[in-house]
Amino acid sequence: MENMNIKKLAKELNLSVSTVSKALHDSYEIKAETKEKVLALAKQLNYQPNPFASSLRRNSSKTIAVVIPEIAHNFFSLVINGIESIAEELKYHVLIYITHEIPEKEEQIIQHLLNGRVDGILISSSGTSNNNAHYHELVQKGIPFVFFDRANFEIDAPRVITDDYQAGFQATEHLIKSQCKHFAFLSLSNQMSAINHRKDGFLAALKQYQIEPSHVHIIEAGTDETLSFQIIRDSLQPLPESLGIFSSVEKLAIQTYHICKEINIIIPKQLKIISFSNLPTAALLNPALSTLTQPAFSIGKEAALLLFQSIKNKGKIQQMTTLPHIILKSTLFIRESTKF
Amino acid sequence: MENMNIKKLAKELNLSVSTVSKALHDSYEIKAETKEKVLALAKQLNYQPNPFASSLRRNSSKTIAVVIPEIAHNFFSLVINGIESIAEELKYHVLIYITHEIPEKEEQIIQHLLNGRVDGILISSSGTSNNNAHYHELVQKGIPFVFFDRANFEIDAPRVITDDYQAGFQATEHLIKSQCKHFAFLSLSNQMSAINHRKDGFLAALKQYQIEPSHVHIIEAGTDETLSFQIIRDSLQPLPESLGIFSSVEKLAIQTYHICKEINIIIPKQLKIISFSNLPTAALLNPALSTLTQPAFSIGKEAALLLFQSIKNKGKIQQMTTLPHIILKSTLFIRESTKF
DNA sequence: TTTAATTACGAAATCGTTTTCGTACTCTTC
DNA sequence: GAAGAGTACGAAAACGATTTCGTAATTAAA
Repeated sequence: MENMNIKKLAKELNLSVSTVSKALHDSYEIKAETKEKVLALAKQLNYQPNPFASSLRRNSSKTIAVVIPEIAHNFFSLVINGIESIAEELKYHVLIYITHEIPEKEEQIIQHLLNGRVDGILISSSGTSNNNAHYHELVQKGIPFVFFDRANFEIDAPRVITDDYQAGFQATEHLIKSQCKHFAFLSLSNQMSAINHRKDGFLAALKQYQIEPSHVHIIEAGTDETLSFQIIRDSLQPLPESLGIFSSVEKLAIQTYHICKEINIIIPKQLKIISFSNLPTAALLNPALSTLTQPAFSIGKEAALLLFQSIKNKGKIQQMTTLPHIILKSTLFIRESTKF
Repeated sequence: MENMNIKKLAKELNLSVSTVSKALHDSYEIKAETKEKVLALAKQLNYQPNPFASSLRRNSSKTIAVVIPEIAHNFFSLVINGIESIAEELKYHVLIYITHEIPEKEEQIIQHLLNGRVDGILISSSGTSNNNAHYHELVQKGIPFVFFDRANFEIDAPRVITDDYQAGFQATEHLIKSQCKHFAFLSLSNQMSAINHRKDGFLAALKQYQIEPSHVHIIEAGTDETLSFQIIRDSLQPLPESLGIFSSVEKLAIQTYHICKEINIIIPKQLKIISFSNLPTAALLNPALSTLTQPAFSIGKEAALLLFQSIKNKGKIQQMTTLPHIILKSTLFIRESTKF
């Protein structure tokens, strides 16, 4: 009696496997009385359908994949929470894949998912824009996918992003009004859509306020922890006068805090900083960190909703009832780290 | 030409499906020349085996499940990182399930996983000890599982935990030596193994130093955010003299910080606090938070290794080469929040 | 009363692999 | 040159569910 299956159920009930299967799926072909009997025995014997047999036959897995650069990151774990809230409701399973910010890793993962293991994919791209082959293969195979936060705009797929340009502009304007003279943009790389939009907003604000270009610094710290520490540290020595830093991601802001503590730079007196962040402790830092906070949970939710819609339509975007591009707003929290 | 499969490959090569299958698995039955041909065409036509057919036949899914109370939590996301590092290496897939600290939810998830969807499960229990039925069913069905951090000691399954008792003792001793007079233990509930061990360490230290029982407070804040805020706030008004708080989880310490800020309690002057935490910003808080930090990544790694060993042995614990119970050490970081 | 439609079920094909047996054929070995 | 061993492959039966297509039996319609 290792495992219950339809065949054994059928034998026990003196019915055929097809009848039992239909009864379990509440088919109109089966009369109520029979259905009840089947359901009762199924429950009694604790029958659970084999998911692989079912997936094989139906060609659907009730599973989605989430591909993210990293997971130990408030933003992404909140997004996953949002995704899970929808997936759970729809009784879908969620596979997690982490790229560790390595584009090749992402390609490899996507390649692997081409085999039909999942019904759809949610991606926050780690990819450089010069290789879209794996996305095209997804399109070609008809596997629905949705970008969130970091999208690839060359690919015609639904996406859920935030108003990065405007937020970047707003944050920079805030730094300008806080009397900063030099301005630095802290970035991971110049290959990520969200970050680049933030940078564009940053540059646009500086241009509008006619900040001298020599006072504008772009610091690409990269994704390697020790290396980025070094790069940030170097860029703060010597410290430009009235420096205002706009960090495009939380991690780099935290590193900056650590460095400032280490080399005795006083925030916000000698250096002001604002960062994109979902830190629950932003207000508790010394000093409290001004942030642009993305609605991470909602991003996950909306992205999942888009994906499930796309799955229902077999990936035909044009049939979707919602617009496939959703832009959510980030919120500016002004705290002490940018105090004048 | 929707999807490539073995049958089409076989036809193309004028071979039988069995030969192709064997060639793809590098069987000794097939001569090198044929293997090469098969491999070449498979690569050329981008053949990828259908995972469900394979899982159905082999009765193994190359997938594990991780069941955790919450994900937007530094500890758990670091653990997942550790798990992923091993799973990725072994080419296993990782399903994530979140219980939101609801025991019934955990039971429901485990029940669902009884159908063979996964080869093994990593669990950080949200369960109250009064219902172990679902764990027993796992045992009975022979599905390997490993507890991490929050284990159920009544179940004979491998586990990876930390030295919670000793750490609790150590933290409390530190509070005592920082001249606290009153002592509070901040807990989620009295149903979680790890937290209870911390409490036991806490109580043991107070007993050893002969602290008067009336100066010892146990605060069960629960898992509901707004409620726990209220409970903690109430317990700080009026503020006991020289209160030292030992928070068993990060979240409650952060809440305490927020409350102290709100009602103007100065840490560490009026209140000292130390907490279990994996906050990357612990040292940057105002004031810097003293912490007991668990080796979260290692916990994930070790738990995954145990699980995969157990999977290899078809769940027969007794055949495992490693001891099935691993206890890792937490690290004490003394910072300003407990300064005398 | 005959025909048509409906109801309730079963046989068998199918999804794509894996695996167990067979079995031709070649190669030793005495 | 006969027996045995090894080599290289194919046919077919699994795995467990779903689904298509029949078809007896009953009911309804003409």
